[in-house]
Amino acid sequence: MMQEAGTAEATSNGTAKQNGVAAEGGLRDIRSKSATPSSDITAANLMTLQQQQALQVARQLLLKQQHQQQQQQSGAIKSSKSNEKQPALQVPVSVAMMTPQVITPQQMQQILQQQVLSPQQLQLLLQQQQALMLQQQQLQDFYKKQQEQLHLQLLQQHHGSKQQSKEVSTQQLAFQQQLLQVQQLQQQHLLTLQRQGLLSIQANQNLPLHAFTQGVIPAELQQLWKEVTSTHVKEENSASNNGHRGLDLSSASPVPPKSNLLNQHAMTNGQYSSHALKRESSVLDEHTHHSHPLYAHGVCKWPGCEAVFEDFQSFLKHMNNEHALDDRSTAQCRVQMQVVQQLELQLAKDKERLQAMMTHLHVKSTEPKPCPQPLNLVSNATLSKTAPGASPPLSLPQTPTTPTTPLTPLSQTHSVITPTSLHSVGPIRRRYSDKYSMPISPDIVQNKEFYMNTDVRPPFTYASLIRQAILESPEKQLTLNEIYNWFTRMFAYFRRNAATWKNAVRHNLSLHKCFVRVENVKGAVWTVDELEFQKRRPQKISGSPALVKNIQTSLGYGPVLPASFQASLAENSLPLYTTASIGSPTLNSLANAIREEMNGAMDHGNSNGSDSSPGRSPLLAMHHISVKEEPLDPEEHEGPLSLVTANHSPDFDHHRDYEDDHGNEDML
DNA sequence: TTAGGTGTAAACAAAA
DNA sequence: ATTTTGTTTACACCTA
Repeated sequence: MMQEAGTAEATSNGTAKQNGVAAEGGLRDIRSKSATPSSDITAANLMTLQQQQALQVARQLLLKQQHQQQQQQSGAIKSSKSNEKQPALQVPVSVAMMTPQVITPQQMQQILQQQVLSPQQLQLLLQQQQALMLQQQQLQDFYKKQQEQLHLQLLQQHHGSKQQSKEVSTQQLAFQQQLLQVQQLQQQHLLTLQRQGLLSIQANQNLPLHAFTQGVIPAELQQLWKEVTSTHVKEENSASNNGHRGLDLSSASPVPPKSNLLNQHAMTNGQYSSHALKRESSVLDEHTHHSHPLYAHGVCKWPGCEAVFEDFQSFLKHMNNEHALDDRSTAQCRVQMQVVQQLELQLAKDKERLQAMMTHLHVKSTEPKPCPQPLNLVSNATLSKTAPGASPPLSLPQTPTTPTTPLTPLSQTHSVITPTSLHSVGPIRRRYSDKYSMPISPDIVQNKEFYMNTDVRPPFTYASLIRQAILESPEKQLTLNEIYNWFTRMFAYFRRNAATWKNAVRHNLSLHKCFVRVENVKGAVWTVDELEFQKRRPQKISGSPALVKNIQTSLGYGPVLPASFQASLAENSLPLYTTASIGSPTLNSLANAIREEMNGAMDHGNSNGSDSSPGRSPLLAMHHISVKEEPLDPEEHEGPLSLVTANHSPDFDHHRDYEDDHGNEDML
């Protein structure tokens, strides 16, 4: 069966390395270029260029960070590993240049393996960048059109009234103004990213725009803007429905309903982005407190007004005088609203497009079922033997334990940082010492697609994976072969070196008491003894004290979230966000989660068994289904019950559609 | 430093 | 006879 290839591979590898670590490195194949140089440069598409820039930026960041990490930990790194990394280092940039719009799984993997960013984080980052780029592009296109129009008009009526040409040019300038605004927005966005430590590069993508906006004389602009808006308002007023609320910018409906679709289709991305928005807005709010959104660098940011002020007071005065509540201001606000709506629409569209792209590239992206039904969780949690700390229904998987640890740089694991959601899994499967208690954290759920399509080693222990596989099955029991199939189906990584990991699986099954072999009618099947599983030595946040410290600081919005924190956050926050669609995830809840995480991490005292921790591993909050009639496995029954937990981790359910390998499987 | 968890490799045996 | 399934042992790493 599909073992041959794997065996051979393993063998060859085995000779080359002497220990697991090295072996793993060897497994990774760095397929660097699958680049399709033929990135279609459609006519006048600056977008491509901009996207390239965005991608490049992201990659540069990755490379940079990776480099730093390498330096920092070079001592701990095995030479073999670091050597392997070389190729990876060189690839990204060149590839980026070639296929800016298409991120192949391989590229993705490479990037991920550099562990700076998690799949989602990367996606999000790119997505955001792209969205911004698109915004720019859109405006630029618009601007071009205006220019063309202007030329046409000028040609047609070169002796027309001054009035007309002036109007045209004013429009043009107005757009320039808008470009400026978008640019600012973009800068803000970049700033935000930078704050989060996600982007350490210069926001030079903006440069092109500057060219456009340069040379506009503020005073003139202001004047022109006024005229333009006055004319615009007339036309747009009719189209604008909520005109009467002109002053209420917030009324601008953020995203068309369509976005729901988008979210459903791509829960992950959608969610993240919404978080992103949230986060950004919060940042904005922050600013608002300190200064004023319309006041930056001593300049009035009111559309068309670039008045300069020495101090905030005079600015305020100016606001009251020049931009008071009058027809003109109202009209300008409306225009601005239109602009915003337009951009949002475009953004939504592009998000959708991006999602489609991602979906396409990932072959089968299952639409994640939007929301985990809390119901199951609740009931499960209560029943669960882990009951004590049973997790609150909504916070599914909070696993206090740290599953992810980002620290290990090298390993192939990826990490995730979603800028927006902060969630990141930066894990690295450092020796997988991660989570015990938590089987497969939400991380896997969130990154399911990623793991399924990318040859990256999942940051989970074999035991956790095996458990997950078993628990996912309808009967909560699987034959060895079914477990194998689950592995290959769920993780691209396990589609190779079968001999190695299969051996490991068997080894784990035999070794851990938590896996109970049960003789079935059809043969033997394996079940999970949850109690035993939970008994394993609890582990808190893994990582140095320094990490913990970092976590604390990051709570205060430190510049950069330490990986470990992000990792743990991922565990906690993800679930929260996941449920967002149902409930309302709030920053508070996130904060709480963080706090919990920290508490858990800091006081080892209460760690008693993995269960005491508050958020245990409810994800899989197990609900223990009554054991099937006959006691499975009479012998070693220490526990009261050989529980077959039936956690229905909803998230994991959709895998059923993967029939890829022999399907004799449980087909749930 | 030690103990335990984990991954990998490998030897063996029993069952299919 | 070969393959699959299980069990064990050994060893290297890592973390608490």
